[in-house]
Parts: sequence; structure tokens; C-alpha cells
Amino acid sequence: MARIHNDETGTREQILSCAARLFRTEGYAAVTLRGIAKAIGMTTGSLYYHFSSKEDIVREILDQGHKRVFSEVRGAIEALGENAPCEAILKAGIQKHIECLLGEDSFPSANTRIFAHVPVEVRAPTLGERHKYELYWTDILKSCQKRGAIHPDINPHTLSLLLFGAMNWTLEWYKPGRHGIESIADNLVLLVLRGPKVGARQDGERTPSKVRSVRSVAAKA
Amino acid sequence: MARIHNDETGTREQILSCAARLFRTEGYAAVTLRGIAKAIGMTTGSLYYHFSSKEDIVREILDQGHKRVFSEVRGAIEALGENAPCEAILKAGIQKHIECLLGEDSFPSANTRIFAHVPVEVRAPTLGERHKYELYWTDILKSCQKRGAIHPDINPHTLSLLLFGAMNWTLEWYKPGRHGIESIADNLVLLVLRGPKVGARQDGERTPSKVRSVRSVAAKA
DNA sequence: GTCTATAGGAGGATAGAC
DNA sequence: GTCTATCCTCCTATAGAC
Repeated sequence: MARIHNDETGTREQILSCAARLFRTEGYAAVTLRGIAKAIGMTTGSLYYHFSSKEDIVREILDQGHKRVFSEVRGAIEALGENAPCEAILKAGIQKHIECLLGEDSFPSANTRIFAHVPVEVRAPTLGERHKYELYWTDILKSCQKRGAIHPDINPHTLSLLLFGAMNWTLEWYKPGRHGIESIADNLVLLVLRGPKVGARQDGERTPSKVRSVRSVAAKA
Repeated sequence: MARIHNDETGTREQILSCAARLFRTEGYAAVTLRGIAKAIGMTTGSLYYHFSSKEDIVREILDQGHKRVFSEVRGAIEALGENAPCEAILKAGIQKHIECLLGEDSFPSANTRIFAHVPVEVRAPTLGERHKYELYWTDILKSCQKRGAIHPDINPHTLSLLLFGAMNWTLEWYKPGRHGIESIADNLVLLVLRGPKVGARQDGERTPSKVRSVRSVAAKA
């Protein structure tokens, strides 16, 4: 019953995840079909039974890498319910995004690391989906700003881009033993959140004490 | 009198800046010696009179790219004098760092974009200098935190890494017409700075009104 | 579905003429 | 200081046997 009738034999998936792992660590141009084939005990000829070209492989990795991050992040945020406090929303989204990038699944990190170095023909068709993710975050940030949790003078769209930078760049410095993902996320949430407010409070936000739950992360990160 | 007696003829510099421009836009592996040579009307054989290998070229670009950012940023900050307010220091440093990356000089951006994709033998010797820059920023952030301008629960070292991410990632999305460098910097300063404080003020910091000067950037960025 | 063999091209690097 | 010519390696992709 659980048999799969389409192309998704184990081999195809194996090629993709192995390629993603190599792209993640070595970059786009440095990865060769020979390298992929060798890493899974195959020859390059066999790869062409499953994919028509190197670009065909990378296209699918970019696609899946992006989809996985988006759906994981959205899932984590929606699980909080409609009226979750801004801090919880930001914490969940930021932490999940970083977890995706730094986790064992190499698709998200491969996507982030090689995107800029991939041929335009591969990159162009993915721009629409990437834009949706950008808008998703911008809307969240706008809403948090409206609720008073983010400094009113910050541009939400620019903030989303700066936030992506802070999150995606963890790929360049994160070392599993030395850093904790959650404390990285906590530090980043503290940045995005407006500090304890002095001015008049806006709509539904609660008191500044809600910031407490991500306190005392300074010593650990 | 102004004649130069070392290797620094115009040609050598021309090769380097042309290579940097290509590395910046195409990535490390995608740039070929033939491409560099062709772009300046030379042949690959001639390149080897000036450099002994591709790695030799990239080594110098990484080196210079890093040095230029560091000295520009340090210069901008030191020009403010010893007792400059934290906001001014952060604004100057952040803006200068971003200006270096997005400016006409391709060495800083090439350095940032290809670093992770360069052979280890080239990367390893540069780690020491890069670490110094990291420490330089961490010290600045620590000092700002001590003066109360940065949230006390944030880890300054983690903050420096997140800040580098936000700044360096501008390379991936900045478009000259659509964004203003200064407003990007203003937005980022607002993030790093603690919002208007409610608790007891610490040492030398002045009133929250100093935040005003980077206000109203939301509409522009 | 995987293999071997190989075509066809591009890469870094060198030798030696000018 | 720059050129041409070339070596050798490695790449993507294909053809056809098993």
C-alpha cells in the first residue's frame, strides 16, 4: 500500500540529498556530477537516468530548500494561534528559520548558500516564491509594529531584509558545539523587539514584562 | 619622484581590480583566468608574469578587501573622538561598513562574497585578521552596552555576528535605485540601539531624545 | 536502473618566441 | 611585459552494453 508509483524511488531522493549536502559545504560550481555520483557509489552515467542535467538537480534542491523553510516557519507560527503575542511569534519564526538552516536537512542551507551563484536561468523561476516568503515576514513585522512591539520608525520591509541577513549569515559562523540555536534566536528577538516602552502604549500589546521570558541569554550564546 | 619601483605597475592593479569585480558578481569558481585576461585585453599567459596562480590573485583580493573595510570603519569611528555618543559610533561604523560593501570598489564585496567558497589554504591565513575585526566590533558593542545603549541581556559577541549578517547580506538584495544606503544604516542602528529606556539610566548616556536624529527613516528605506 | 567508454569542451598552468 | 601554442586535467553529457 505504501508503495510509491512515481519517480520518487529511493535513488532519486538519495541523489538530491547527497547533492544538497555537497552544495551546502562546497558551493555551487565546486560540486561536480562525478563528486555526487562517487559519494553515493554511482557513476555519472547513472545520474542521467534520474536527472537531465546538473541544473535540473540544483533546480529541485533550490525549490525544495525554500519550500521546507517556508512551510516549517509558517507551521511554527500558525501553531501559536491567532492572538499570540508578538514576542512569541517572532521567537517561533526566527528560531524555526535558523533551525532549518543549521539542521541536518541540507536543502535549506544549500538553497541559501548557492542561490546567488547559480545560473540565472535556474534562479529566475524561483524569484516569485522567494518574494512570497519576504512578504510573509514583512506582513508579520508590520503587524508587530502596529501592535507596538517594534520601533515605529523602522521600515518593516527593510527590517525583513536585515533580519534575513542576520539569520542566513549564521551559516557562515555557527559551530554546533560553541553556540546554541535557541540563544541565537533569543538574542535576535531582543534586537527586533522594541525595548521596554516609555511612550503611550498602542492597542492590544501587554506590558513590557513579556520581554522577560527571553532574558538572561547574554551569558550563553 | 612619484615613480614606483616595486611590482605595483598599473597592470598588476588592473588585474586585481578586474578580478575583484568578476569575483564580486560571479563567485569564486565561476571566474576563470581566461575571463580575467579577456576583460582587460590580455591573454592568460601574461597573467602569470604578475601572479603565480589563481589562488595568488584571490589571496591578495581577500586580504585587501578585508583591510579596506577595517581601516575605513575604524577611521570613521575614530574621527568622532573619544567621547562620542553610542548612537553616533554605531551609525558611523555600520554605515561605513555597508558603504564599503556596496560601493564601487569591488575588493570588499568580493572578499565577503567568495570567502566561504575559496580553498582552505587561501582562507586559513586570513582568519587571524578577520578575527581582529570581529573583536573590534565586539568591543564597541560591549562598551555601548555598558553605557546603556544596548539591551543588557544581549550577548555582545553574538550581536556582532548577527550584525555582520545583517550588513553583509545587503550584498544579496541591495539595488542602487531602490534603496538608500544611509536609510538602511539608520534602520539597522535603530535595531541595535535599545529603545527609549524605562529602567534606571546607566552611567554616561544622555536622554532617549538622542534617538531622534535617526527618526523618520521608515518611509524611505 | 546501472554500467563502461568516450566525445567535446573548458579549465589552470607552462614553455619559449618576440 | 606580452604573446602564441600547448599540456594535462577535469568537467558535462551522450551512446550503448548489460
